[in-house]
Amino acid sequence: MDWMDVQAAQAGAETGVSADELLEGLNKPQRSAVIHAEGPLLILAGPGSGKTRVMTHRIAWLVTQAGVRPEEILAITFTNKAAKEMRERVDRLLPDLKGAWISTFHSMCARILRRDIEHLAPFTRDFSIYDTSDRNQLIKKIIKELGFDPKRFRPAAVGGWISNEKNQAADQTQPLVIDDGSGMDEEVFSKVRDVYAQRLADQNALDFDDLLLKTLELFDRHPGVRDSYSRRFRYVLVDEYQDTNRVQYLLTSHLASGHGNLAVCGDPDQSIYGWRGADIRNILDFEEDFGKPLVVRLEQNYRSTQTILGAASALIGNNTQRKAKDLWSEGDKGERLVVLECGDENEEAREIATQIRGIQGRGGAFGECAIFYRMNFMQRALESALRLGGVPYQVVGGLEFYQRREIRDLVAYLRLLVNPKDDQAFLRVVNAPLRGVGQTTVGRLSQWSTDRRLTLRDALRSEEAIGLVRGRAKKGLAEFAGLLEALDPFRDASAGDALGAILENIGRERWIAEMDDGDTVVDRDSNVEELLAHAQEYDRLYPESKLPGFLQDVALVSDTDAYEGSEDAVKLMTLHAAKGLEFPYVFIAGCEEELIPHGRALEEDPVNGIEEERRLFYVGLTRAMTRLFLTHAVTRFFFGDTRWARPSPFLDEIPPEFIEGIEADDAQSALGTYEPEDDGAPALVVGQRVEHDHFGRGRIESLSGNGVNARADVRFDVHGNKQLLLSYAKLVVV
DNA sequence: TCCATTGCACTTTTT
DNA sequence: GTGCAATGGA
Repeated sequence: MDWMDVQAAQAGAETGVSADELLEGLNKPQRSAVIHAEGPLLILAGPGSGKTRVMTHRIAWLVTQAGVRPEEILAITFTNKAAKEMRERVDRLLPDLKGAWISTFHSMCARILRRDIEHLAPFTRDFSIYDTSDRNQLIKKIIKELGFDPKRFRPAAVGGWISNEKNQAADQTQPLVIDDGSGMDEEVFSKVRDVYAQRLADQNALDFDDLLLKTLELFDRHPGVRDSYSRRFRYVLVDEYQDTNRVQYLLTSHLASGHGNLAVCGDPDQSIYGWRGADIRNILDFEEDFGKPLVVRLEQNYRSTQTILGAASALIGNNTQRKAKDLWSEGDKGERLVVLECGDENEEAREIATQIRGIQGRGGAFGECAIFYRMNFMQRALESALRLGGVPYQVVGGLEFYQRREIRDLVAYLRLLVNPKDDQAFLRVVNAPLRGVGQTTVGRLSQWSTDRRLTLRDALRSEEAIGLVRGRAKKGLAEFAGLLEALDPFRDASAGDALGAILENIGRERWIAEMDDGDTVVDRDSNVEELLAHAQEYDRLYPESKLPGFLQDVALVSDTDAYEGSEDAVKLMTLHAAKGLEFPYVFIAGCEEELIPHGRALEEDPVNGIEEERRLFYVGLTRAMTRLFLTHAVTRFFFGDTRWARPSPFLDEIPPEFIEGIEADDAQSALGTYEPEDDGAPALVVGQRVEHDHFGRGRIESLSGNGVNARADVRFDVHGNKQLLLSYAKLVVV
């Protein structure tokens, strides 16, 4: 739920866990890692080798057997999901543990900066965290201000460049190489970068990269501060160490300086974040960097069948840049992998739905199945097929809750309340709800404030600036200023109270009503309720942290946290999001050239690209416990048109003895209870009764179009006739 | 003159 | 579904 301490409400630290209990069921190398006392420790852990178990047991061991106080422990993970998982599992071992930090790099840094950033003027503890879209918007504005064309210099591209460059700047071992073809681009980019940095400082805001970089700067420039953390955290653990980048490596070194009690674990074969600056050398060079660590190899796999393991090992064996490793398992041989060839993405999706229903029919649960894909857009076709097939599903990660407009608006109000200099938040809500304040007005205020190196909030307070605006817009600004004033007392309130005040003051109903123009079917109201509930829950858990803490939580938790493993629904996620998870039945959709390996990845880095993609595929394969289904389509609609797709070369790297090929049609007759038509149209027929989330029940009058263009004309009982695009509309057969 | 609404192109992977 | 630029309406 959140980045804070492992915290059980109960007081006291009576722990009844014995040494035997902590070691029970662990194999020899696992034990040696758990009980390792002082000095560096490197755990090389293959997939399914009980890595998290070792980490959590080690934490419990330190506390109960080695006399370490919980607050001396810092465990760093890479994703929120992993942090949450680790926290829950530690909590299960030691329900009364309190004071240890278990968080992601980003949360940890945010938390440190929340305390100590004032050493780095002009930043204050009320700083805002800008996410990628805040960043890109600001960059776009700067590009325009500098007189460049945002079409030629795409803000997202410039932002990516700046991010890369920031992360590399910390890397003394590597010369800065930024190759964009023409030297001119670089000049533009670095100009934008400098203004961007200036603007962030003016707005008291940090982007994701800055969270890490500023912390590093803090440690570099203020050794006293660094030492206070390093003294406090006498035992540092880092999970997924193969995914750390240079900055994270340096942060880790700082934290471990002085005591050297650094335990890292990871698997070079699962390094999939190279594009984000992750440097595999960090784990490969650990032995040199931290001097004579205990090296533990976890090679026994407890997760997958022999067949799945064999297929995955054969695949990854094709990578040249790796340390060879012998994974073995005492598990069953298991069934062979199924490779399914389908006509197009819709057939593929239906096929998967059919298979899942087959699994369910034979006693499996929906919650035991997962579908992975390389790119987010592939989610659509899968979702609609599952919906049509009556298969419950849940999307993990992706652009979910916190990206919704209503949520972003509310969060922006909160941000503005805490940090009045937050121009991005100001821009977001100055005209939400509509107050007649448009581009021109905002443009003028913006110009006025940047000319003076002030913020939009300053402009709003300045008579001179307001004087530039007339009529309705002026009235709107006055209204907005009044609103902000009315909210000001809630600055130090709890998150729930502040949100309540905002909702009341902006006129919740009207605000929500004007967001949609009738036909969009989004339940914004319940999203708002959910955010409120989340805030109240936060207040209950952390009564002392108030708004800044809540905002930090929201900024960093953003998506995958919605994941609830317990629900009986098929899980959909990208291959990246799948890391660290396991499922009895795994489907990987779109096993095609250009997709996996992704064409762009190969372009960017012909040498390492293919190997990283192979690792990504390897991560996907090794999530499966009992069955693995790999699907590919002959044609696929993406980037604007339908294209021919060839099977992924990775499929050929899996030895044939592990594979059972099935043509989609055979599979249907063998397992299917659900009969799709073969022209790509969904399994709907004229005259059928259907149900729609918003319009209720109705009858299909006619069907037209194919694939993503398939439409249905439905006569609804209450709402009358509607033309619905099937790839968007949520139609369920009644 | 300014603002709101409609048609258009776009989509690697994430904190 | 999103964010963007070009077009009418007050």
